[in-house]
Amino acid sequence: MKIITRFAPSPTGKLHIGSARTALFNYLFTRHAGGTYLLRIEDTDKERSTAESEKNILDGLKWFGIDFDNPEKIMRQSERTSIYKKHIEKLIADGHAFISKETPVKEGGREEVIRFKNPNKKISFDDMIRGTIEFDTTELGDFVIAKSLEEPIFHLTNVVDDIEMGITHIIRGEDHISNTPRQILIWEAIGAPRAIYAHIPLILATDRSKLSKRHGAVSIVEYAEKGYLPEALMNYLAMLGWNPGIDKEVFSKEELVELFDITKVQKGGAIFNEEKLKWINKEHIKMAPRAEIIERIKAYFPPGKELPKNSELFFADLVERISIFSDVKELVGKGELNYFFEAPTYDAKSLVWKKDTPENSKVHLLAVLAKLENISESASIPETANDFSVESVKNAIWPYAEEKGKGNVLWPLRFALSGQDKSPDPFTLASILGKEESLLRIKNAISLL
RNA sequence: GGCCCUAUCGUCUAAUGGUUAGGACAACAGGUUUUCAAUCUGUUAAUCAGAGUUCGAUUCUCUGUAGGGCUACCA
Repeated sequence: MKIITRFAPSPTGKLHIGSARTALFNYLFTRHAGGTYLLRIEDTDKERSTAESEKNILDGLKWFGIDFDNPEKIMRQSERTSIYKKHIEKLIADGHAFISKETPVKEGGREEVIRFKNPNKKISFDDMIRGTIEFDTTELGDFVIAKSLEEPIFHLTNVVDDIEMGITHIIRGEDHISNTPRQILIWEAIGAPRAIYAHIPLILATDRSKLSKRHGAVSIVEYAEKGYLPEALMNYLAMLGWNPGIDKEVFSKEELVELFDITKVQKGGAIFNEEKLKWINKEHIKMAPRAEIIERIKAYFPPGKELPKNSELFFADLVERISIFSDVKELVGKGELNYFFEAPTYDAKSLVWKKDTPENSKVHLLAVLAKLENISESASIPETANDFSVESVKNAIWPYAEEKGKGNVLWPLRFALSGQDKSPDPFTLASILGKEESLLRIKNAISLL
């Protein structure tokens, strides 16, 4: 049997992280099985649907890395009114629905609506994740399926389209479980073979309530803006409620498609944990091509920053310090890495290592200065533009540092170069800054002592 | 309130009618040539409760408890 699935968002807001995961599970299930994946926009509610939301959802899906098999002909329910009308008329003719006289309870309520004639029976269906679920539909009453012939509502349009599109598997959020029996009733009244359902658990906030705006970032674009890699977010969202049963946790999109199994999806809701997302993002940063990562880092640089001399080494160090790309902004802006862009200022006291004296520190810096001056810019490795490499700087200083006490020598040097309590090691620092700038900073430090 | 769904370390989860209940994130401790970062190693930490079935239940059944969803002329 050819598998056909769909993702059917309603354009009433930005692409929510939970919707994105529903889209993802559908995607993984369908691509794994070699089926057809369709996109449908459920915009029957004219009051709440906006073109802006639809664009946000489409852009979000694209960024996320989910593609559909009907990109040129996305189905929009607002364009299918006549089709729904035909079905409603047929349901009425067959005695499955009727025009009902109403007493409006709220403002704007209708004098008459179209209700489904409930057969009041027991419905059961086999959910791919939860097993058999049973309902008695009696309590549903004769529910409304359309406000008028031209204004169908969700339950009707959803079922009609799923039937017309030949949907074989419906994968959606757990919040739709209660909607399922009444949709099955409509499905049976129209007289089509029923689809197979899978209701995936919800994503929860830290307090176990449904994740919503008041809990912070909930839309996909916010994660894009924060500088998450789409494949990392996909990896995390896939693992939230599902896992392949092996210890590995970091996967590419292709691996997820290969391994995905809807029947192994968790039944209970899962709390969204951004710490773990960050960790996964870092893992994906490690796997990605370095040049690509550097391009993304540069995009988060404040304008007008002049890179230090050995920028390659600088980026290598920076990559290790970030989990998400917006971290760059904090580190580079006016943050703790600012000394790479302008000479630091500091007082003499900070230059001295714990129990050492200013006098000694001055002696050490003088000695280090002499040794670094001796490193020829055109020494050893000819193909390296900057011979002031981590290795040569380290080799020049190391014996002296061992002799005089590592802290005594290395702390003043590191502080002279960075002006910070925390920084990369002094060899790396010197190499990144280059010979000229390094010597300048050391001389300045000496003058303070 | 009614109906429905769910329940393993703080979090995401693995496992089986019989295991020292495993892994990851986080936390903590230590190593890693001064500090930070990164990295490595280790430690702490869980089967919601009570009955029942069984030689044996985290696993199966029931009850309770807790959480979530639905209960629209929204989707």
